Amino acid sequence: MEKEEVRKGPWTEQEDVQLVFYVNLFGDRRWDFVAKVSGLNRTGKSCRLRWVNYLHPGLKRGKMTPNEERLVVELQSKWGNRWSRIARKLPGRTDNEIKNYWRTHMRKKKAQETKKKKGISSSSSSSSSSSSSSSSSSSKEAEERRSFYDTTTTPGAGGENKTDNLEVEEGNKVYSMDDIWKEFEFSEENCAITSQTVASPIWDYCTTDSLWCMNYEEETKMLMQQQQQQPMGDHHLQSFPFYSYMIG
DNA sequence: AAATATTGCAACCGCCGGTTT
DNA sequence: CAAACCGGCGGTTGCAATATT
Repeated sequence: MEKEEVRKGPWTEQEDVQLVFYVNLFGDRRWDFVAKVSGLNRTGKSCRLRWVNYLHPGLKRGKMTPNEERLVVELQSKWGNRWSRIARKLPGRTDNEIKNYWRTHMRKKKAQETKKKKGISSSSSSSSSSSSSSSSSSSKEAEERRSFYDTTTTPGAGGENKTDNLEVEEGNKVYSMDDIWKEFEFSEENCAITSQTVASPIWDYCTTDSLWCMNYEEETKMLMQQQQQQPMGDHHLQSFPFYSYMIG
């Protein structure tokens, strides 16, 4: 039997749910392990990236505050492009986000300067970032758009994964990712995402030698059974009692 | 209203350093 | 001790959404 090719590209809601589930089972350290065990056909790297930049419950959503923007500018001038280091000073913000912000920021700054050169007397001489801070145009819509697959306000145009239902159903109830995150109840103050790992009750167990010798699937099945007294068939979302597990 | 340009951002890639085998 | 592996980092890209012509 040959290996299926590893999945790439945008994550679907289903993959997200699956990843969240397994990270909460096994913790957010052993990405290769999580990738294999989850049945997601992704690399550990890809899983980590998705988690760190998007799924982590400690993430702040929405626009950077002027204060944060100021901090980014300040720290960048101080440390250069050490994005992850800078991110550590902005709880809830990821290095990727900051990096993206900076690029945008620079682009605007450049544009402004070219304008100036061309003689169009533009605003204050202050080189301070704040001038360009608010990305004024379209801020609201952009904000809404990127607010984490906000299922309640899914834009009609919302191209991309039309095929993927952004909500997950169990029985009559519909859960969005937001709901799921809420249910996890991570304590905010401990959620400095860059420095904190997600605790897993079975993490210690997972790292014992004996367990590593076991077949992933068997191991997972066993753990699942332990957790919820319910055998699980295979690695497909449909067969998981995800929600009962996550919600209580 | 359609065509084209710009922007914003999620995700990939390659490299590097630390850890494990 | 060296080779293999893995995770983290920063740079870059691709594409959908939005703005402009």
